[in-house]
Amino acid sequence: MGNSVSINILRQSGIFKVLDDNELRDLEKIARERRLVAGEAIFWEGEDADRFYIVAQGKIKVTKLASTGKEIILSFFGPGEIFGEAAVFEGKPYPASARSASAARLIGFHKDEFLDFLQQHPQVALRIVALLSGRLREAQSRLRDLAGERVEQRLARMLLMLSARLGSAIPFTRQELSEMSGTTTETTIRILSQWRERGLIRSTRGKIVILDEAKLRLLAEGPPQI
Amino acid sequence: MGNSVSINILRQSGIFKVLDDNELRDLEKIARERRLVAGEAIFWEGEDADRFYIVAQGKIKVTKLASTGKEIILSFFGPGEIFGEAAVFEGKPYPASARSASAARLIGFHKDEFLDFLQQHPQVALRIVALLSGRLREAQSRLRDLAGERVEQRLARMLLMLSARLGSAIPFTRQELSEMSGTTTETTIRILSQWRERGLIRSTRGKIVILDEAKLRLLAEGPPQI
DNA sequence: CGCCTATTTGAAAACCGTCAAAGTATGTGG
DNA sequence: CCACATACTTTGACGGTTTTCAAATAGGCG
Repeated sequence: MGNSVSINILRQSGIFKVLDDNELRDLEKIARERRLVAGEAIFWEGEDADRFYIVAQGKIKVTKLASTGKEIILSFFGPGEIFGEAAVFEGKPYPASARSASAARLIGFHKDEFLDFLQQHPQVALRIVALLSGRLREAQSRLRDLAGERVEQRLARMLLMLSARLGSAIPFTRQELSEMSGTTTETTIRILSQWRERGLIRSTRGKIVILDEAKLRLLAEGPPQI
Repeated sequence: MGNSVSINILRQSGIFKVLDDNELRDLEKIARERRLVAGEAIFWEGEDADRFYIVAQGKIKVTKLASTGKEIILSFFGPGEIFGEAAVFEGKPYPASARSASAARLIGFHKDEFLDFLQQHPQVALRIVALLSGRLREAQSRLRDLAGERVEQRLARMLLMLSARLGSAIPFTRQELSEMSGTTTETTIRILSQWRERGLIRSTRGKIVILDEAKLRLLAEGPPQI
């Protein structure tokens, strides 16, 4: 089942960087591969959290539903990134739903098996602590944005954050951007259209390219001072 | 310096429950006590994170500033609770500012000393993983609320969350509630006044008591269906 | 080519923030 | 113990940002 591929993905995943080849082979023994077509459910909010995953290929979307029926995107994950781990380590149900946003390949770890592994490799626990700390930092930054910034600033910050992670070509639709930024598709379109007219961005269906990062950064810092 | 007091606080702090008395005494050796009057700064956003704290007495407010100058309250911490730890474990500057909301007593741990301790007590690392996972869950729940719910729903959810943690008497001003919920003082007052007229809450200066939790829970789930 | 989804635009209204002013508890110092 | 300062609470009016609803256009995939 493509062992060598798995090991390479595990190696680049951040929390397993501290493991040597022997330890990685141990880890691989408890890894299970899973292939998904686009739009397939991985887990649902409220479901018992017995597994977490590392993305080997593709894009995964993690969402929560608001009482209005609005779907909020909490995060996207790409190759090498981990998701579902917090629920597993807290021993509570998944707090959000996950599904593939494209065809994808995942590496899954079962809770009990992984906790055993963790007992024998305490240095991995410290890497997980750092990972979760980073996630928390990002969540708090977004909380600040959602609670204190206007829509235009939120969108500018979201694009800048995405381009820092993914490069200047940002592979998201306006609907996805709006669900990440806590606004509506229409408002997102109106603002991005304006930015395109001003030469800040270029865009095709489902993809946005930042042309003038400096101006976008100014916008992100506050309303344009007349 | 009040050793026995410190040990009792450490014991009730969640992440140190797994330690026996000997280990707690080792931990106490690297603990430093700090006393604060109300409104004193503990650390500032952007400052190098070399310490984290456990609250022994009092109430601590952790905030972030929006570009508009609006102050957003990320969280409040009371006795037994830990704060500042994520930045320390990630090795990055504090992502938010902390100050006392009342007279307070803190127990501080220095980064390097604590990391040494952690090396020798790996089971604590797992407790920290669980703690951070819980924080992340809460942050994501609030992200959903801020991104997808209206102000009235957000306030209802905030009150319910606070009362679940603190009991039905909620010791916060309307300004604090608004800064936690991503709205303004005036809007918070208007909504709480309406709730008071309808008998959902009772309130004195700086304190709110939930009278009808069931109705509040209904409100939190969506706009009142006419 | 046709279907599905993404993008676009417009108009109206709702929600909420902003600004201004006044009233009311709390505690401090004289 | 009272007066005063301070911070919290309250109310009203207004306006702006953003959502909502509706309908049309356009791009990509089978």
